[in-house]
Amino acid sequence: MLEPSTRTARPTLATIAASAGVSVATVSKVVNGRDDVSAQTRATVQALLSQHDYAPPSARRTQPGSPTVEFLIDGEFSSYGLQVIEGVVTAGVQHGLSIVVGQLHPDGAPPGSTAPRVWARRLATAGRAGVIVVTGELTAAHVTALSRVDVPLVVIDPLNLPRTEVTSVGSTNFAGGLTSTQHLLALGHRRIAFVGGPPASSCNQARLHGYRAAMENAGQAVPEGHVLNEAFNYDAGFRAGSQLLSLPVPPTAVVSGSDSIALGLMEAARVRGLRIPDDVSVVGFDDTELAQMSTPRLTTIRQPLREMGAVAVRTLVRMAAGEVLESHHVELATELVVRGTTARLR
Amino acid sequence: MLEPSTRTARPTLATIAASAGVSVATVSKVVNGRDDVSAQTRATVQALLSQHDYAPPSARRTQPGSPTVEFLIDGEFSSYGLQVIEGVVTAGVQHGLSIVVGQLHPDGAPPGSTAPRVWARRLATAGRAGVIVVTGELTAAHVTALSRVDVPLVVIDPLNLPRTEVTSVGSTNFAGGLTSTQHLLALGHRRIAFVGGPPASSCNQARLHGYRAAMENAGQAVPEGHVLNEAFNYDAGFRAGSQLLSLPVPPTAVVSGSDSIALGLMEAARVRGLRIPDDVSVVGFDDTELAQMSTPRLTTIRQPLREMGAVAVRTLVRMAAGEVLESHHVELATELVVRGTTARLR
DNA sequence: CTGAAAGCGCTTACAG
DNA sequence: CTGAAAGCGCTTACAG
Repeated sequence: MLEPSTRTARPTLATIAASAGVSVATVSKVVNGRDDVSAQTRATVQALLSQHDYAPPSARRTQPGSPTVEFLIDGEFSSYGLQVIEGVVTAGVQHGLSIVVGQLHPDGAPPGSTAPRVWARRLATAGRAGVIVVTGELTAAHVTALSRVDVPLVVIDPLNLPRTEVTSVGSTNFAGGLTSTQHLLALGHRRIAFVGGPPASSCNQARLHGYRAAMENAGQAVPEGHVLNEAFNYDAGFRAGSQLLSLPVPPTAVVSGSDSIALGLMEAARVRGLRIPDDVSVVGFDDTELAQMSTPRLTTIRQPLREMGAVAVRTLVRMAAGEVLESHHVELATELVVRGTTARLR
Repeated sequence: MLEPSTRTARPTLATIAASAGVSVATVSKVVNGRDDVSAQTRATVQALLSQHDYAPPSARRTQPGSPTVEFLIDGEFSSYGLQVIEGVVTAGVQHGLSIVVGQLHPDGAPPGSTAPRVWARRLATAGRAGVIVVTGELTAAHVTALSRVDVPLVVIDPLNLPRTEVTSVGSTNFAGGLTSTQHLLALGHRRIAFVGGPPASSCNQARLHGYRAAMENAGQAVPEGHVLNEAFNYDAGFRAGSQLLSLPVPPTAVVSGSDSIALGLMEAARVRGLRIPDDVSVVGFDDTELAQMSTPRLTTIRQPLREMGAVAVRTLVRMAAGEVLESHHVELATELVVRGTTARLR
């Protein structure tokens, strides 16, 4: 209280409106992420809001406990998501963040509550310091709605990359597809099939093209019907396996887009009386818990899932601090882990 | 405070003023603790304020967004924890709760920060509406510290049950051990081994005694060295399997305390050239994702993990609402799921 | 898209 | 003590 003159009063909407030369109503709209504001005006106002460090009354009471990041999974929880959560939670603790886990498209959600604007509003009023989405389908509307309420977003291995620029973390999928195929080629295999996930998924496409590149480099044509893409799960792997192994001349080895697919393939081989790796070699992708516990243990491409989660958290922290990122997309290295499901061609 | 779903509109000063028969200004004064109000009027208004559960705008966002429950896992995340999380998150959404995921004994935690009192204090100041602990080692000190700060606790399948009375959710472990053993007996097996988790774990003990009861009912003595208890994981299963299968007269079937143990057993059998289920039958416990994706698929005892998570959430909500529970422990039913790892004795 | 205007929940100086 | 009235910060339906 010695220098009351230096104590600048908390900025109000009116303060911002005056310096922006717009009405209070317009500033209010920007603060609330409504969309009836021109991009131009929005930008000006948003700049002034952060410059004056404006906080809406609801946010003024500094929230008790640590700031919170929302971690959203799409659909069923899987071993993949589990490892990412583990990385996110561990890194979160180190940064003093609490991690709230939620679902991107929850089952029993009331209709309308998943509309991008409502969704973004909910996250903003819940005071989330940031959002991490894993393997989700995110529309451009989601992304813009979130940026309007000024909540930073990092996406891990999105199923679709919305056209809007999004910060994302992935792994070297192309290199992974390449390496696993080269491993099989080095073991003498020539008839190598590829069973991947959703054809539209960008990480799946990169894996497929890695496979294609390896085959091409080896001067090896991809046989008819040896590339199947459906979904990243066990059942899809089982179906693909059944189909491939019924071919007149079946493949001797298969590159899979995920560990679950690989396990489905293995079961399809087993029910046909084929042995792994003696009759068919299989390589997975991910190196989840599943790969380390299968019989035999799965040769696979390790994605550093925990590290990807940790990088997502660190990136979010930097974004929230207003840092400029060097790149809006980062890929961590994949690595071949040789276990018991691949063998030399007999 | 766990009931954001309450339909009645949030009370305003006007609401209170109307029922008190005074002006809004007077109510405002009472709320703000000004002293120009008669004791009489103050008392009336104060009663109505608390009756209507009035919260001033500044306090409204004290807990930004929905109330939050902390979900704590002990040690590594596993498929088991994954399914429980899924149940907790789904039920949480339905009750308007956010679920924060954390670790009970985080790796890089500063020394002292895990001391029960510090731990409980942290949860209380973070404004957690409740805590759920899964398969953790919880001391009586943890439990009392938490109850002192008035944060309700529900425990799922604790590794140790602290002597203090704790609210817990489990499944019918004894029945599970009994049923899986009876299944093997019905298939003609007599030399049946049991491989469980930590000997001190109460759920493991119940499973073991279920096995013992089934053997006894069948008039079947448990052969020497056929009961091993170490840990609920793959490596322990692998070691136990190696040991059992090296016995002069090895068992023809094994009851396991978890799916991971069963998978370790299967790998131990495979490296010895034994086939499952032809040479050895194996039953798991849990029915996690692992069981559905193994080769062959695992016969196991299903624990309703999602439902257990949901019940934990509902119990917490009831405790927070001050309800008196019928019982401080609830067990949900287990169920035998027959798949491909058990076969008639040859 | 923009903002004037009405309105909401709250606070406070002040007349009675 | 009490409350009418002015005013503050914010939101929103609506006219332009």
